[in-house]
Amino acid sequence: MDFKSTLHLPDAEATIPMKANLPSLEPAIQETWKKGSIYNTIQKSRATAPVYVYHDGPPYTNSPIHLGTAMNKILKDFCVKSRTMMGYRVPFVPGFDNHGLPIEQAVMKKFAEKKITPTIPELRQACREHAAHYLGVQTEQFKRLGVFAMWDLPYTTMEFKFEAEIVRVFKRLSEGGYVYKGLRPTLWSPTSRTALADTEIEYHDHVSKAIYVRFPLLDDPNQLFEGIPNVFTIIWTTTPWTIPANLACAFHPEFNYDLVKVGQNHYLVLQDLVPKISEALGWEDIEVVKTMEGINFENMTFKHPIFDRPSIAVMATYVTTEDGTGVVHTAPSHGRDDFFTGQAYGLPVPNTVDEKGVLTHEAGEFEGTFYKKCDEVVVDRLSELGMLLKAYDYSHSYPYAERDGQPIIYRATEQWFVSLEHDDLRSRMLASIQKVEWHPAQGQTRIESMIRNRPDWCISRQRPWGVGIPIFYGAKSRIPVLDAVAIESVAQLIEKEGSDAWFIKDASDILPKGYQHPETGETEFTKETDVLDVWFDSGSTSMCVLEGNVHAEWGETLPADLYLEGSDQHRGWFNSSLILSQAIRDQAPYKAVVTHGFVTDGEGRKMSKRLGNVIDPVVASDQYGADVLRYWVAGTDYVNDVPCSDAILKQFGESYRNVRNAMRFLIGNLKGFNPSMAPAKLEELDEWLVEQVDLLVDDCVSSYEGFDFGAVMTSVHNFCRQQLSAFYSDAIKDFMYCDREDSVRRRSGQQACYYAAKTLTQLVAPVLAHTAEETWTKMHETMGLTNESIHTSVFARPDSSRLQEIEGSDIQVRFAELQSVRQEVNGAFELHKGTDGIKNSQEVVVYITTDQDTFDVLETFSRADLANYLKVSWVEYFVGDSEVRFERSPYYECVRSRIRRPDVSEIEVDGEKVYLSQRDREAIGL
RNA sequence: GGGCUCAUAGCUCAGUUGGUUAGAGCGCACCCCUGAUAAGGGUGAGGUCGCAAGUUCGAAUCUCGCUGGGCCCA
Repeated sequence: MDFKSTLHLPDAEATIPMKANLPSLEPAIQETWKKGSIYNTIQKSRATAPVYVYHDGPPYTNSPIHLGTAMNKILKDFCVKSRTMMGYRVPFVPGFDNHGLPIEQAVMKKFAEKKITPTIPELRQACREHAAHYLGVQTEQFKRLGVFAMWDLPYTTMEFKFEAEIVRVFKRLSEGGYVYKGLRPTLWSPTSRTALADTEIEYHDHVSKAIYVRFPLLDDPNQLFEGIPNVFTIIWTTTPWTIPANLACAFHPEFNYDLVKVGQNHYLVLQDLVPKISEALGWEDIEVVKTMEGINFENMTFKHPIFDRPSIAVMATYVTTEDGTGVVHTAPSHGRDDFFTGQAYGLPVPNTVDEKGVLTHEAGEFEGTFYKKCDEVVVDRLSELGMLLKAYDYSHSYPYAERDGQPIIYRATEQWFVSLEHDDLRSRMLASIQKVEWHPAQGQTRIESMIRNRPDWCISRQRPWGVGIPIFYGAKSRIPVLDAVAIESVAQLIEKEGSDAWFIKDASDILPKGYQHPETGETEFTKETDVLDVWFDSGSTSMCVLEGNVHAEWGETLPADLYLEGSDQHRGWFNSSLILSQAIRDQAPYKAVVTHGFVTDGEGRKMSKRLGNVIDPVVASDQYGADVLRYWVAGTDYVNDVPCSDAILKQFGESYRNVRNAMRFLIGNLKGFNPSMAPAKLEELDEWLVEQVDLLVDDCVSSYEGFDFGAVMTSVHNFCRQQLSAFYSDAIKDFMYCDREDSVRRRSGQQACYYAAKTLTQLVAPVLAHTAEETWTKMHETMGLTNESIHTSVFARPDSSRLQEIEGSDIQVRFAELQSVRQEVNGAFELHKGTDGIKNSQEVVVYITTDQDTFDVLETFSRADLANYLKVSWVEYFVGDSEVRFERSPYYECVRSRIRRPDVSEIEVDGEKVYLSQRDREAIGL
């Protein structure tokens, strides 16, 4: 007789295939999601559920996504999917950031290759097309990763209605009185008379006129140098033409400064630099009169070396001990450091150089001189006044404009700012930060110090690709109009025709008929030509998207429950979003912020083309599967640097297979089962598993709540390996295969397998989105049922009374003890193996001598079950000094079930003598 | 140079308030199974917890310094 055919072996057809073949499986699953419009289906399934709003930070659409972008979006997807499975409705509107310099530069490069100089509208059109192209590319890439979102209606910052809403955010901001115009140093090309971006600069060797200049002490409020005559400090600079704009001398607060006596004069310079200065200035007999830390000089003033005005002592940490004198010439109009230091001390920003590089009337006697020429003039004048200590040619690297190869300068230009002091905005933000939940907690320290120390926000850019700043100027007065009516007229124009229209149309075509300047009554206007900083665009998204002003589908849902971005966004998006939301709505736009680190290679080094260590997320998905990539994201601690390499992905591929096969086995046992059947009274082994599963659910759902996806996957993986593969799945084989198909024992086992399979699939679904869908579908198919997407289902989290019931339940305690006995038996058998030709534990009877407690526990199991659990032929146990030993089993092996037990005996079947156990005879009706 | 931060087996991670021989999984080695089979099981090797000093009866855990990464700024 063919006994094997009477067994109920797992049916490969009834379960998922062992080999996932994710690269081809995933696109197929994604196709079914697309057909069933998964996003909408999920939203509908949660129509009445509480809402959890996750607001997407927009990636920049100038290239395909890289691994970091992928990780970011996958993490967001984990949040969205897991929160959805907790029963929330989690609307997710994906965003794209479209304006700004990188796209403009990419486009300009293409024009340059064709030797075309585009008009502004042509350039903007090309930028729009470029952004639209990558918007499409990125969308497809995100879909390939299995990310669910409202892909049919994303927010894009260049969409007309969105641009209009950005203008309205500006309107609300200016209505609140936060917007002002001021001067600020900008990288400037005097030859092409334009502002330049950092990326348009290249450095070349350059010979400058370097000078040492002395500044006489003017006021010494703390009388540090009382009674000492002829006190000066000395600065060193390579830009003599900026001396007319000097307003301060910067000292390092923590460094030591010496007051050195040279002849009749006393000079205050950095102690460490005294030797260098002495050499440069030819000092011989010097005497250190006094030494003190820079901090002491705060409030001291010196006299400007040319003009009759003070130059105040200020503190700055960028003062170095390398060059110069340790005292830094500070001209707020001509350097960023200088400007910020000046802001901190409330210094003005004199407009000493015009757009052609010629000094203005604010430069006094130097008015009308070109800046380069001015070097000489200033040197001569200083020399004449006896303030010049030395002048010489100095070769160093100096910024040049990429476009015309000419040297550039910093000059003060008019810019638009958002004031952080108006209405106590800064302190209101600091208060809001306290109320936000920051994951990890350090994020709070980081943003706090940035908000506390950042200067006013300069929101204007002298660029073509952006949303024009909606400001009109009186044609004659040049006085700007910060009037809601005027700005709204711009918003309405842009809503209809896009922000291009702002650049094309005349002011008179935009403003309402007969509009008068609120301050001057003028009726003729010109327009601002600057655009908004792109951080203004993205900083506006909380309002543009979550107030639902652009598309009602996006809903009124401020503040968002969650923002999740890389830690660089403390300075970027978290910052700009907070400023605008606090100023306009007087609240932070987010309740919780999760930040993640950056992807590195396997060695912890940044990925770069140069190092050849770049992993492309789409290539990796097509090679290993998006689920493996997603497993990697979950399995790595995203708070710190996130290492990735082929070896690492392979490793997660292994873990993936472990989980997959564990689930595969469970489902393979479900044939003939249906969850609507009357529930069987579970056998204790099955009850044990169900309780273990419930503990796992609780553990994993709390981990999901805490954004700890690594803990979820570690728990699930360990569960699959230890509880399932190593124990439960092995233990049920005997009766699942050999008992009668419709036996109570099998039914109990199936019920447990179903529960475990269903639950595991759900737990894993936010991470292994495709595999879970595959498993879910297959499982229902095997049971002859139809199903909704797993992503509409809800975690079955046990309540606290159920958890209490499980903790310390009789079954859990007994099985825990069993596990430790199992470990001892396994260890002992490993040593016994080989003696007497024994290879396999099924060949032996184990004799366990143990203490009374363990004995009592063992006694609660049947011998047959114990033998099954311990993978041996039979078990004998005694009380006494701990010992485990083995003897060859005296029992016959059942030809059908391969067990060797006392009840196996000879029987004649079809004229053939075979050994069969009692159970097996019953199972096949003998 | 400044702010924030990280460093535990080859790899990915756990290690509660400082307290017995530092844990898990993957990988690796050897063995078993061949009725989960391009699967499954068992056992084992592998760490001076980045380095150095200090506090303490006792430190992977606390302090300081150093080295090397990462983000932001300069």
